[in-house]
This record gives sequence, structure tokens and C-alpha cells, in this order.
Amino acid sequence: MEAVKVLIVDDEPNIRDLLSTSLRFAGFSVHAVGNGADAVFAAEKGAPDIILLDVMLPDMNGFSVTKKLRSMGIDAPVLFLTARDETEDKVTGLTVGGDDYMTKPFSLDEVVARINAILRRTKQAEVEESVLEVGEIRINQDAHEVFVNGELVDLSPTEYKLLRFLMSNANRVLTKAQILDHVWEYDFNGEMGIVESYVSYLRKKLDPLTSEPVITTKRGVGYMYKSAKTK
Amino acid sequence: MEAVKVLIVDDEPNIRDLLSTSLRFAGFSVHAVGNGADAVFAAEKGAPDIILLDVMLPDMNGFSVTKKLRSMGIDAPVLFLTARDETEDKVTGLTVGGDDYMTKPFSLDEVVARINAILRRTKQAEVEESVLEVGEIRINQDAHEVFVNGELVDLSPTEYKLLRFLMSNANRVLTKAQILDHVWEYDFNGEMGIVESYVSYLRKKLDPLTSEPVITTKRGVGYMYKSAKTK
DNA sequence: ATAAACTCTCAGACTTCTTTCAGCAAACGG
DNA sequence: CCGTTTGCTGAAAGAAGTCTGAGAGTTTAT
Repeated sequence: MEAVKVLIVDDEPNIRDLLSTSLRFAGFSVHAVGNGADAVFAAEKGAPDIILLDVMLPDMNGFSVTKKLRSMGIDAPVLFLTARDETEDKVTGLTVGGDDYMTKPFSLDEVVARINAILRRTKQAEVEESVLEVGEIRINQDAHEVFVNGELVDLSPTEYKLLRFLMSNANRVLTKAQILDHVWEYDFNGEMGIVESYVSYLRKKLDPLTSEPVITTKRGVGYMYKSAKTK
Repeated sequence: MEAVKVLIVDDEPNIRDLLSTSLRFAGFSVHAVGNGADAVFAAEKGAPDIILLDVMLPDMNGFSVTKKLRSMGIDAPVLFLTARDETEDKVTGLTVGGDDYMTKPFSLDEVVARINAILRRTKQAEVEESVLEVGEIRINQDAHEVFVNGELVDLSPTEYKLLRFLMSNANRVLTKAQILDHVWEYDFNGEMGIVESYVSYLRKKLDPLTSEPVITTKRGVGYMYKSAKTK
């Protein structure tokens, strides 16, 4: 299976590196540039399956870049990145077709999820399934719904993201630091105790519905989502 | 099934790209040109199933183009695009046969709906159903009528478009940005709060007639039209 | 021309979520 | 077996997101 090609366009080197590393690790083929002109050039050469585009670039804004790309016949879907405090009307009109946008700061796991959601919708490439099922729990990622043995469970956004991250790394121990880095926004600077809190919340909601606890504590190491058979 | 071929004729590159991207995403095979002469040429070569034609072109007007096309034996239906302030008499004489017209600025979802309506009427090609039924709600797109469990509900134009967009993406969470960009006119630059308002209006009209609320809020993400079985 | 309907904005009420913290429980090492 | 470390959980404050009624301005219909 061919790797999905992602083009990252952001002028902040930090964000670029952060995204590059995460997405490469998630199995994507990544190319990153820092301005609009390079983006147009790279998109033409590289034929990306999806483009991550910062709305505010030094040389041109996101609207200009997409306009240019579309006029060149490049219709890869775009996931726009925008700062939360920018007035939101700058964004309106951008998400044409299968496009979407997300505000900075985002969580790394969320980026991967959103990319997969867009690709699924536009069917530009072979991509992972919408349904993530491990053991007794099933997540429908399109609907953001979680079912435990067929029963719908209501989770808060963070609880949902945490569970998704744990499940997509089932039967593998994750340190609190890893969880914090993937599930929480990249500029979060609180304590790791929050992971404990959210694991506790999840257990309270999930354990009453499962035959045995699904989240195991590996003392001194971290947490693990456990399941006999991984579908 | 063969893809429906659409020929876009507009001198504004922005509109051309906007339409191209949206229609391609909607599953059409798209070709776009910027003036009347190219349109005639492309229509002869490409045998489009439908033509989107800006009434005001630099080289000739919509009337000349259609006259030329008809004289050549090309009888694909035409969806005229016209600025709102242009007197409507200019257009009314044009829309003979299966033709129709719509004023700029339009909403992207609306264009797709209108194209499908025309094709349905003229039966030029295989096209999606006129009736959209999901769960307890049925929309007759030809009549613009909405039935909830058989009972006719009166919706304003915007309410209707919003419901149609939600229903055609049933069981999938849509962000407010996506909703705004697809349902509202492309030059709308207000706040996203308006989506909340209209969801509220819809709920007030629909919920009293359904067994359970049909529009779910996914906090921090967006809205979703929910239904157990999707027909 | 007048009334009715519709679109859009806004502010306050309201709900839910996030984060921290402290006290308690469990596991570990010597 | 006891002290220490690590993890669990309930409470609570504050933050964030959402809902909705009121109203101004505009368009449409009669």
C-alpha cells in the first residue's frame, strides 16, 4: 500500500517539526515548507494527497494559496490551521468540498484523526477505517460515538480523545508523558496528574459496562488499553 | 455509473475554482472555461450533460452563447449564473426548456441541488433521487417540502438548506465551519453563531414532531443529524 | 404601501468540561 | 512491617462552549 502524502505549510519551524515528526510516525509520507510560494511549487511537484495549510503565512494567506492551487488543477483537500484568536470570519469560505479547518493549538492525535476523516470523505487515498474496534469497545470516528458492548456511552471531548489514543495503541504501554503529548494540546503546560484524572473518569464510565477493566495501570510506567483479541 | 459532465463558464477565476472544487467533490466530472468562445468549443468537444453559464461574459452574453450552442445541436440544459442586481428580465427569456438560473452569490450546497434538480427534470443523465429520507424526516427536493412522520413542516429557505445539508451527511459530525461554508452564500462573512441560531430554529420546529431529537450537538466539534437507519 | 417573514447579531443564562488539589489507598523496597 | 512512592478519586473553581429570546434591519408578499 502506498503511503499517503501530506504537504505541511507553516512558517513556524516548531509547528512544522512537530507535525512532520508526528505524521511521519503515523505512517504518512511528509513534506514540509514554510511559505506560500514553496507550497505551490511543492504541491505541483509532489502531488500530495492532502495539504495542511496555515492560514497566516508571511507571503500570502491561505485563501491566496488555495486559489492558486485550485487554478492549477490541484484539488487535494486542505486542512486549514488557524490561531484561535484570529477573528473567525477570516476562515469562512475556505472549507470547500472536503476541506476542514482546526484551530491552534491542537493535539497531535487530533491532527491525525482529522486527516484520516478528510481522506475518508474525499476518498483520495487508501485510508484507515472509520470504525475503531478493540475488544468490547467500538468507536465510530465519523459520528464521534463510543459503544461498549453495543451501548452508547457519552464522553467529553478529552475523554474521547484519550480513549481513542489508548485504543489505537492497544496492548502497548503508554507513558503519561506520551499520552500528554499526543492527546493534549501541544502548548499544554500543566501537570501529568491530569492524565490520572482522565483515566479515572474513563474507568468510571467504561468499567461498569465491560466484563473486566479495559485500562490497566503499569505502575511506574504508564497505562495500557488491554484486549485479548485485536480486531 | 458514468460521472455527470459539467461545463463551467465564468470569467471570474474565483468563482470558477470554487465551483470546480465543489462540483468535483460532489462527484461530477468538471471542465471550466472563462469566456464564450471557449465555452462553445468545449461544449462541442466535451459533450457536457449540463452547462453552468455566467450571463455576463467578456466576449459574448449568455443569450449569444446559448443561441450558438443550440444552433450547433447542443441541447444540454443550462444553469445561468447572474448577479443579483441584474434585471431579471435579461434572464427570464433565456430559461427555456429545462434551463434554470440562480443569482450570485449562491451557496455551494445549493448549486449541487439545483444541478441535480435540472438533470432530474431533463433526464439527461443518471442522477440522485429527488426524495431524501433519513429516519423520520423526508425531504422532497423538487417541491422543497419537508415531512416529519408524514406531517408537512414549513421551513424558511435557510432552515431548509441547513436541514438538507445535515441530512445528506447523516450520522457524520459536521463542524460549524463546514456548515457555514456549504449552506451559506460564499461571500458571507458573519460569525459562526448564526449556525447555532438556525440549529435552534430547526429544533424548535422539528423536535415536537419526532420521537427523539434529530440534531445532536457534539460539544467542541459540531452538529450531527442522527438516525438509526439510513435509507 | 403595508404587513409579514426572514436574516443576522448579540447578550445573558445555562450547561458541561477542564484543571488543580488534597486526602486516601495501594504497591514497593528495604 | 513500616516508610516512601505512586496512583486514585471526589470536590470545587473557573473556563469554555452552547442555547435562546429579543431586536434591528432587510427582503418578500399582498
